[in-house]
Amino acid sequence: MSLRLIRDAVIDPACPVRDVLDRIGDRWTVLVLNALSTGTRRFTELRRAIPDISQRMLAKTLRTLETDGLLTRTVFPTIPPRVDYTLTPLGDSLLEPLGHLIRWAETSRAAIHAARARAGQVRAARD
Amino acid sequence: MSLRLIRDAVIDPACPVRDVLDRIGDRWTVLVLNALSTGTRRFTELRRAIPDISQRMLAKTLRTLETDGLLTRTVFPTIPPRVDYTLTPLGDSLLEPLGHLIRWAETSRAAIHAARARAGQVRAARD
DNA sequence: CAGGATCCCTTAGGATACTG
DNA sequence: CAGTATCCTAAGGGATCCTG
Repeated sequence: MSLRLIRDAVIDPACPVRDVLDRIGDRWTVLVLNALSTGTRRFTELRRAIPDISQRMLAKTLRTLETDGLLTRTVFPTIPPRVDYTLTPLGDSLLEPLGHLIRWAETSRAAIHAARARAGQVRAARD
Repeated sequence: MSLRLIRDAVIDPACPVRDVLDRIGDRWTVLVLNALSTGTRRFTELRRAIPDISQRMLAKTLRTLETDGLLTRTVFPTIPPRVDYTLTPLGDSLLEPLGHLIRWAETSRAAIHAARARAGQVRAARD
């Protein structure tokens, strides 16, 4: 038993944690944070780094991250325009706990897939 | 800069991490895991522990967690029926990295809300 | 008690086209 | 280049009713 690490945090009626976790729970935020983990990137660089993101979702995700203060957006008034995205210290500080979670996912992947396969077997045998 | 903790993991085309993170990224999984962090619980106990979850979503979330091998479901063939849910060692092992993330959310909450308020100010001033 | 089945609405998100 | 606007579909998820 893991010492109820998260107990009181989540049950709270106002749920101070959920509005934060809801953000990183979407499909792209983690990937964008990751792509920015090595430093400043431009819009198109991010699109190349995350091949299957649509330009719409990339733009939306970046706006949200900017609004939440996790990255800064720097516009250069040149032609053609150029926009740089950089993690703030706050955004950067998220990479560490996120790394814990991702490493768990990597090491647990095999076990999870095995469990899914077992569940599939059971279902197949029953039907 | 946080040492590119998550880099290679996420960019992978087959994205071994996303199918795992997609699960915990939903609205209820984290809350259910938390409610089970202190030990075995029954269906109704979980509903009480997470007041605003619908029975449908609780059932669905529990099924998914069972399929993924994060918890076990034990049915007692009594009348009325009774079903116990317990985290597996795998499920329990998720509580630790999750705790890191939740503590980050708690400590960062003020900064994020301040950033959102600032963004709101900017928008209000512009319009 | 512990759900399954059904209905319905809202949101996430892709595709495409257009612009400063 | 870096987006915004529009349209559209699929999935998430609530409410309600039914049952072994």
